[in-house]
Amino acid sequence: MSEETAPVHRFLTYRLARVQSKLNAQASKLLRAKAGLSLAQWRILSLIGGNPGTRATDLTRISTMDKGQFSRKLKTLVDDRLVVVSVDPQDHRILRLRLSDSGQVLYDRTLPHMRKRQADLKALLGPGEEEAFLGVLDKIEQTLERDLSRPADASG
Amino acid sequence: MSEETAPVHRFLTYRLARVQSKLNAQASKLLRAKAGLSLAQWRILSLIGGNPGTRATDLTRISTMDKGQFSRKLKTLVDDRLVVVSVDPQDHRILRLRLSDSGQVLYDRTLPHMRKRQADLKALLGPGEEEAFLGVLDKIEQTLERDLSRPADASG
DNA sequence: ATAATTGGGTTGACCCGTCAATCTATTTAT
DNA sequence: ATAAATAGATTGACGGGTCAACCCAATTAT
Repeated sequence: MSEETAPVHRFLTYRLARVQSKLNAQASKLLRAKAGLSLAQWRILSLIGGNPGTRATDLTRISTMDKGQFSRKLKTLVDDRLVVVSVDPQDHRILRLRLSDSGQVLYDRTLPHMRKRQADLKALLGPGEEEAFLGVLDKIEQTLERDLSRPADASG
Repeated sequence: MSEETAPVHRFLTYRLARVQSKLNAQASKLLRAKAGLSLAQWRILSLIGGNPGTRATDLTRISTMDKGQFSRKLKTLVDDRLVVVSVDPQDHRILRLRLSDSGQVLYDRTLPHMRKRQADLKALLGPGEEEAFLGVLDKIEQTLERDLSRPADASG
């Protein structure tokens, strides 16, 4: 296995993907242990916890989470009695979302763990390193944002 | 939507996930347009292209790709006659993998596009920025590496 | 008033990623 | 020689993410 065997191997995107998947794994593990929730479930729970009474669409917008996935995972939370859904009396299309009592308890109990996890992550990085890192992410993201709305051509 | 609405929202991991998914989307789009391949298919094709005759296990090790996914996606490449599989005469468990002629053509034609994509990405970043970025990724990854083999407890 | 359009949500389909169970071929220990 | 352990690979199951089609309620245009 020489150095240049697989070109894909050293690619920046590839590295990103790996780190990301490990971060996911860590969060998933933590969430399952502490709250019995999946990552997506937690994300929705925390969105509702932080924005009680907000409608589904707005939450998906805030989180840039997919409508579909949101709908499906929300259902599991409702089935588990962690979230209460009510139809907006004015506009019957709109779902108003709130945590149930047990949902609130779970949220309050879990949030500190997740905050700590983030803090630990930040603590890893030296001063300025986080800024630089986020800056690069921003730069990439903005470029992609433009790029993705254009035809798939990166060739010369 | 105040500042502190959804705590999850500003988390570093979250930002990473978003960038990563956009990078994936871009690569997928490019690959579908240029080669009619999915991302995983391309990864395997390029692994084989760069390491002809190598057995499957080694390629999964190199790429840290999952055995399972590798096996499944490999099958699609074989079905499409892009990859040729032969059983090692010495050890009948081992699969020797090579590109077919058409696979080689596709590989040779697609690789430059993917390299250019990487180059474009790198070009985005200022001097040193890439190093710093990868450095942070490394730091995070190594920490996670240790963490993931330990019990799920981030609490104090 | 009615048709067309838009907005909110749901469902289906597909891809990626990980883990666990299984099957078979080989190797090792007895 | 045979049993147990191990290695290569396949398959199943689940979670996550994205896209597209669809359904229903509300709005807008005619």
